[in-house]
Amino acid sequence: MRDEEETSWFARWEEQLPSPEELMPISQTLITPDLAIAFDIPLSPANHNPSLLSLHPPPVSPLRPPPPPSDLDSSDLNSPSTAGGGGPPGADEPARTLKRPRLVWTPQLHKRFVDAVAHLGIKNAVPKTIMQLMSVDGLTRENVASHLQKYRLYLKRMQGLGGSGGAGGGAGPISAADAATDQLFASAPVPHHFLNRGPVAGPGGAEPFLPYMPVTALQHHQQITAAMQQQQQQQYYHQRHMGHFGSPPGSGGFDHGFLNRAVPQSGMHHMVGPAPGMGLVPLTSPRVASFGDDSESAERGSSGERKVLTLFPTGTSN
DNA sequence: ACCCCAATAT
DNA sequence: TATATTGGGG
Repeated sequence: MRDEEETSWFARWEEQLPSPEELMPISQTLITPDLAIAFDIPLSPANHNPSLLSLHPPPVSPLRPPPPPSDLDSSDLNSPSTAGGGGPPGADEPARTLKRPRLVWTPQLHKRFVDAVAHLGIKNAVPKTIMQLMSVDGLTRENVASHLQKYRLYLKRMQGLGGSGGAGGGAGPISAADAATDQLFASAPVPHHFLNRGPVAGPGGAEPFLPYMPVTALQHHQQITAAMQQQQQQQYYHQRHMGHFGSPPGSGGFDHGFLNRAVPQSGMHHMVGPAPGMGLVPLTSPRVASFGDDSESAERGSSGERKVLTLFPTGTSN
């Protein structure tokens, strides 16, 4: 019985995968001409897809991306935290304690996140790995960890419910409370049996695909610089505490052991190499227009310029 | 070192 | 509100 269901979402899932062709241009059009200029990023005109760029970017706002070290303004801000040299082996570049803008999890970015988690399997879906798989330039482990934490809560919440969370896209208004609370999460399909305690230890197989493309090594470096401190490093995992079933005290604690990463699935699938990086662009005022959202921040304070990093909407509302 | 989660801060 | 940061524990 369950198989049918699984096959269902399964098929759907695969269908939704963007083809390499789809992904390719997107990764290139993440940077608008204006931004490219602002950051001195070489951008071939032939490459960008006008349709995706239809929305116009803020006219060269004085965006102050995190760390281009050799950039204007370098007077204030100087708290070399690790002064004195507590620095670990070989790396104590100066003040990179700058605060980067808050990351905005757009549906597209979230989708990527979910895909990564789904593909990894609950087992390996830990912040670092997810981050690596996502290959989003500028994304930090903390970003992912924070999001992951919230995502897990969301999943848990859904378990206790009928879970019609299919984000029916207008069909079934799921609990207003939930919907309102988790717009973002609802915007992407909840992958597999996250909601189900099924290890689904598919013998032999397990998960199919993986959307992000291989090939095409790096094309242009010098992305938006958001990350600088991110490096490629990896490959070693540890067995974490498994079988930790914590049932909430005093409140019908059911043992939904679903996300309890413990699924004894042996072996991992092939990991694809670095995907084409998605770009993060600093956004200063308008929100991503293209999604049903009307929330505003009403930031009329006195000194609240909210600078955020956001993934460019690729237009494909999935 | 990394992970997790709850609480709290912005 | 959404995300970031912190703190306690493994």
